[in-house]
Amino acid sequence: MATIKDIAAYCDVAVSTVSRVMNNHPDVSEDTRSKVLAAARKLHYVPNNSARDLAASQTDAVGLVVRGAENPFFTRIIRSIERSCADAGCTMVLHQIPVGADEIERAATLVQSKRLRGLILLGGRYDYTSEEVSSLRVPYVCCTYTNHFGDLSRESFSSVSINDKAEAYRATKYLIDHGHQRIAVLLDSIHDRSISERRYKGYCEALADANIALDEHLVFETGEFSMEAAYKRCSEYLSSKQDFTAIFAVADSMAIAAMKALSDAGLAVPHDCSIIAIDGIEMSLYTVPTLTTLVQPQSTLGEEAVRILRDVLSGATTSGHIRLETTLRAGGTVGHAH
Amino acid sequence: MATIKDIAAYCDVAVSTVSRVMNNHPDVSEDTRSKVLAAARKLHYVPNNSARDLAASQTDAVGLVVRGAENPFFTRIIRSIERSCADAGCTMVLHQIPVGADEIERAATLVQSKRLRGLILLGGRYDYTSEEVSSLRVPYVCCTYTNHFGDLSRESFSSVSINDKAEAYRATKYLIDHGHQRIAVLLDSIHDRSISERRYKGYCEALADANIALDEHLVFETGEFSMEAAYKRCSEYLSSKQDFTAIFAVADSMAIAAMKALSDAGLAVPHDCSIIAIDGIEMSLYTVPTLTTLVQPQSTLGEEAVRILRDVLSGATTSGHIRLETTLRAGGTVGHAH
DNA sequence: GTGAAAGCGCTAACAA
DNA sequence: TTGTTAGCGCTTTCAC
Repeated sequence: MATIKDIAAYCDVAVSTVSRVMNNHPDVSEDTRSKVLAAARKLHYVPNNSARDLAASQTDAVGLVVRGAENPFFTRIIRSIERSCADAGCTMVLHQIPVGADEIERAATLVQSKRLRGLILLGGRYDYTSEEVSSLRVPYVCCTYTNHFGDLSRESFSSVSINDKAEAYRATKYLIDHGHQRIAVLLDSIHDRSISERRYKGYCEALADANIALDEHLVFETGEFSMEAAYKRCSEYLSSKQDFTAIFAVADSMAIAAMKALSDAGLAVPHDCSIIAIDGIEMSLYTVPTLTTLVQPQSTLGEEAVRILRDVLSGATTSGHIRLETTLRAGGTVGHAH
Repeated sequence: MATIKDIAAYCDVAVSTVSRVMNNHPDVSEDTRSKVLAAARKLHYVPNNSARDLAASQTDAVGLVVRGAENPFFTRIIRSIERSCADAGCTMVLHQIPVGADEIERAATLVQSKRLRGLILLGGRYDYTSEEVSSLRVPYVCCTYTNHFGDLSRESFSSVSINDKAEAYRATKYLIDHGHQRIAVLLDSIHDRSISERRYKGYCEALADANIALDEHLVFETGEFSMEAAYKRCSEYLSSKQDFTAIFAVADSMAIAAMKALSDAGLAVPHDCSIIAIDGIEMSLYTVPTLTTLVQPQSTLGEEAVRILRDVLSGATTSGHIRLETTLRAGGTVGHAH
């Protein structure tokens, strides 16, 4: 395996010169530059990342910490982040952590051991405190969420997200506009200090604005973000009664599980029950009927996260916040109440 | 940032002693060991991977090259590989490549620049030649496939897979046993030198063994491995006629797309058409009716791939091949022909 | 514009 | 059982 030393010897120059050429430093004569480049190609030189990182005391790597990678909504985002990183020439280190783990703690360790330059967090909490994130010591971007319940200053972190409350409001309103009054909401927990809590807020406000009283019995908390839990929760409720005409699910995956529960209970969508969700995962195009949902710009979410992180790392900015919008895709799961 | 030097100074021992402790080397007295460990914790020591890799002149990283990461079947496998790597204390470098790209070429470059110790390949071709893989220069494991159409010797590579032909035979036979004679097959291409070609073979043999003539019109080639293509292909066919009573899809995702196409054409599953597939992705539990499929042990596939790679890297073996079996999950998509 | 040399933090002989 | 020391391959001052 050829090293810069080999090339230096081969070209009869100093290793520092080779290093300069490899890093596109300005002051190298055109002559030596091309000579070195030719030798590098000839000797099949490939830089050793470890050595480079050690000397520069930082890597070219950014970390992607994903909590709850089982969520199908993340697949496309992860793919787009990986692709954007590759295009930008930096290594992406994927680290998946269990739903119960503390992503900040894990991320901090990862940053140190892998000498990461920056982080992208997927599926994190909405309530970071400035104290806890101080352990990170590198720039980070919250992807698909922001610091709604925390105390971070806008300048101290970055985020790419949608307006959870507003979008949930929109979804609920869509059902109300279709004549629904008894609308159930399917979510993880109304006190999760995270996505469910925010979207629940939007649901509540939409009901309030339409003068519909909130009925706690129609708040289906699953306790975790899985299809299995969503299916179970719906089934339990349906086995006793069905006194709602529509469901707003905070995620496509949950909606799909709910549709299955409805079907198993002998109910037809949308005839007996309408359903709407937020996400727009690929699979939601293939449910029968097609799921009506607010589609998040998944690829863009990932691309923007990488873009912001790079801008911050290059010193162009100190932080960045982007709020994207969803697109309503009217499928066949919402009908008029009767 | 604390280094072993800091710890050495703090404990008044040599750096090599600290290094020994950190690497669990045997001959260190219990006294010094605990003293060093305590200091490490106290000073928040985290080893610097770059330095470690450089000194050891190899990294702790293995690469995972995924071709066609959009395939939902891969999600759980990727997750399990990542988890197994983390548990084993090695870094996993994920690299996704487009369906059209050459995974061996990409992998070879990745190995050199990142100094990878080994590779796991997901979604690769079945026809590697010994010449092309020689560029890899590190041990690799083919995950979910093997070298059926290539010329590799068993000792020169590793694999974790199912018996594609046999499982396809089993799926087709299951339909035949339910009285079906006009059975369509949904796949990428019968000449893809890969998964589709192997499974097609199993389909053909099952038909032959049952004395059912192969009807080329019932071979639905999509040309690519996507839900969209599968949906389109089925829809096209159905718009002209429906002269089959069952479909064998080579993948769950394709089957789900086919079910949508059937539904859109006004056909009921399984009444008008039965359907069976191979994979067992989570989503297939939530289709209506539940998809009947041969479930692959996805987590095990990933775990075994990592285990084999580690065995090879540690020198315990030179290669390993594991063939796993699927489990039939009878859902509601297969009925008796009438 | 180029070279010499001092590390980056760690591992692994080799001594003691 | 422990310490000393020489690198691993590269970047980066600082001279020239």
